[in-house]
Amino acid sequence: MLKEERQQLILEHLKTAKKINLGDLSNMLTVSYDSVRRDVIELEDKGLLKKVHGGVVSNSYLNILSGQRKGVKKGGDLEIVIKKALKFLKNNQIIILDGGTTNFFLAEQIPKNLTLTVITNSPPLAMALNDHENVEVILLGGRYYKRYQIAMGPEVSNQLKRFYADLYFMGINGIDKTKGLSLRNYEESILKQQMMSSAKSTICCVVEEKIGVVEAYQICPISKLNTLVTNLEPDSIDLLGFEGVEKV
Amino acid sequence: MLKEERQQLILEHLKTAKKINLGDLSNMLTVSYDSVRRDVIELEDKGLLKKVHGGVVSNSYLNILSGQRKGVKKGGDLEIVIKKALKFLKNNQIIILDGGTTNFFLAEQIPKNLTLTVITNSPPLAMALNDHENVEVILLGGRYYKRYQIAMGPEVSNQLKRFYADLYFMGINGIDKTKGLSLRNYEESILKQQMMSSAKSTICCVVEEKIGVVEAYQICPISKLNTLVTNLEPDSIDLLGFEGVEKV
DNA sequence: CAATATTTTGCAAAAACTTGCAAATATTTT
DNA sequence: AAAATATTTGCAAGTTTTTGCAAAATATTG
Repeated sequence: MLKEERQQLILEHLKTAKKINLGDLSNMLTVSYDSVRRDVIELEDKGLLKKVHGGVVSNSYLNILSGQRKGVKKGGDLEIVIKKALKFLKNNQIIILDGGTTNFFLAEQIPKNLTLTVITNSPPLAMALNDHENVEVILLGGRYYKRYQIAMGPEVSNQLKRFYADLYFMGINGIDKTKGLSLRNYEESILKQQMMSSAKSTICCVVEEKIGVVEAYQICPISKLNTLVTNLEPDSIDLLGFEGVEKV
Repeated sequence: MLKEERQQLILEHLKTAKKINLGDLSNMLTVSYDSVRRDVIELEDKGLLKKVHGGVVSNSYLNILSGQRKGVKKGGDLEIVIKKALKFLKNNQIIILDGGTTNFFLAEQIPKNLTLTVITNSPPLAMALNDHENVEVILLGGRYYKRYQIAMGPEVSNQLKRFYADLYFMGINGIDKTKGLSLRNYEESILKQQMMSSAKSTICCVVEEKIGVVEAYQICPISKLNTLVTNLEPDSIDLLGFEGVEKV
């Protein structure tokens, strides 16, 4: 195993585990305790992790790089949704991904050989695409809202006005057959309306817990949405009444 | 097997595997270890891969491991620099932080009780400020350059034109008394010149290894810089000849 | 405090790299 | 086509880097 390979593996595990024993690393990588120790020293020198007594922990830079790496639960609702959503991606598309959690995971799961342009107002999402060589990223700038980890404001809107993407993947807090798609934050609801206007087609990906949920600020009625992707079957009883939208 | 054939096979294999042992290549291509090594050297010279001890990796494999970053060592040069730099921060200032490593660590070390506005084109830096409640963050949007993890492009410049911050902390690759401040990337050097124009005062923070280093693209001569912060004493012999700049 | 675990240091062996050279192969010239 | 020339390949010897180990020193735990 190449040293670089080992170090990559260390970082990959640390992105998920946040903290690892040197002994466990030694077993995992099938090299001596000492070799692992040397690797770890080197990685610490590079600012990629922090060495502690008997082990290593993630540092802030790696935390930022790893994003929300608790990840998508195997076989869970979200994984089903993301798998369905990935099917809409085609080579050479231009897509808008806003700052929702689902979109972050979708971005991560973009096949490495897929050529895309991603427009986003989410720094973590942009960074999730660091290793996607074939994905061009356009970052929308504005005032950074730490709570949501997205940029918003008039500058974002101005940039969007000049775009007309193929697809917009809209993140929401809730979707209801009569109250439509909604959110808890006013400015963000306005921004998403603008994102809809800046794309030919709007897709909303939600897990079933969000169905029937209504929050304070409506983004749009169901009929304005082109495609609804959920973990449910399209003919599920819970999706009855969602008219004027393609269900997947 | 022709050399060209072999080299093509190496690249194809690397595309899939990302990393290969030289020994495995030797077996696979049924040529001596030495011939493989020569092939690999040639391919590296062409920039098509990266040679590492005992093997090769694809160029993108080392994105995170490539030694551009340095950790902040306790008592090390960088820590001294950052401590000095922090002294320039005052309540209610508006500062520009570009995407250098030093600025990332500086951002992290901003006291939690300090009220600031930070303008930045660096998503990781914006995210490093997630827990700083008193720091407002303005993210400059544009095309996201994954290699440098910054946004650049005309949109960034347009946004900057409308700003006039108190301070600009400029990240560089090298500083030399006659050749000034320089960088390895052309677009970035232009952007930093624009950032200088968008701030009342420009501060450059560097560790001593960067002193005397000259890279391809000059940002500005020393005299245009307001303040130089290094880990050295201001009257150090290594700082002789740096005229027209405040040394800290 | 003693026992245990971890870290540091120094070292030898193994692996990888570098260099120079001769033989083999490929290309060019006649 | 044969001869001359250039390039490539494989090898051996010497050098450097990496790895694993053991002993000593230090830190942690009960």
